[in-house]
Amino acid sequence: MTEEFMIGELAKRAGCKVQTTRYYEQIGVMPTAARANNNRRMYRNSHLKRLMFIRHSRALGFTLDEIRELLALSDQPDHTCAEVDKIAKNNLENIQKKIRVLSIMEKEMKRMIFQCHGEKVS
Amino acid sequence: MTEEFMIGELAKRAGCKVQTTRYYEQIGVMPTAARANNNRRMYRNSHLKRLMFIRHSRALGFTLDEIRELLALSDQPDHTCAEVDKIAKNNLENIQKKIRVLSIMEKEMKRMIFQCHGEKVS
DNA sequence: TATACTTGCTATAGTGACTGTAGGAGCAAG
DNA sequence: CTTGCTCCTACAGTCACTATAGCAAGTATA
Repeated sequence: MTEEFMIGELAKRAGCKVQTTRYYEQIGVMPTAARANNNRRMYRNSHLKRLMFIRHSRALGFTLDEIRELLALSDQPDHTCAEVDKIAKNNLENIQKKIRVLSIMEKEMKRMIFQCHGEKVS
Repeated sequence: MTEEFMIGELAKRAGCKVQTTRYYEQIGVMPTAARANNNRRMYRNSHLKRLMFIRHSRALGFTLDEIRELLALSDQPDHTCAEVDKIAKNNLENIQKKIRVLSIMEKEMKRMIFQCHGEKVS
């Protein structure tokens, strides 16, 4: 019972636009979808997972090229360990830097909220 | 001794392109810079701080409109507390969501690096 | 001092990642 | 059988840059 669904449902579940999904297929970060008899694209859960990963990554400021690389890590097990290690370490650093900056912003927002309850804005 | 410098130096210190800086002035997220006699834009440290904040925020996936809002929080102390509170709380949630997703990616990268030393890729 | 190099200026075109619209087909409900 | 919804392709528009052209001003070298 591998559930199948159309592009509208896929986009809705991933929280993005139908056109965005088609665009991702066009540029190759999403696979070319299998078509039903009526020429409509059909998807399963694996596609949804991939699309959600792409959307999350985009929201975090990764470019589609960076995402392509991240996806390649899990897509092609025919990478050498050295390659995977290098890419993953690179990405790990990138990710940790983002977390550090966000943590600073988090603190700043908390300060603003706290200060505002104390009746000063500044 | 408020140090002044030109756009090239500003962009270099902020780690972005000269054109990007001019673009930010054009759309109003950076102030219209004071000009020297030779018509060249002059900047000081406050500009650098602002530009770096914009660049960091962009790298974390905030849109320029979101950044405009974040900057407004510190720019205009003539906000009501309720406004500041609402915007800050909204942003805090947004930021914390980003941190959560990045933490998951961080774990995944660490897993890959670890696994790779154990000689399997998958 | 003349020449070349670098950096600045404006204006405009091109790119990456979408987003919207036009024009048409398929299907389900009334 | 028509109204409404979702799908299709193709293409134009938007946001956030990024590159290029063409020119002026400042700096370094012959």
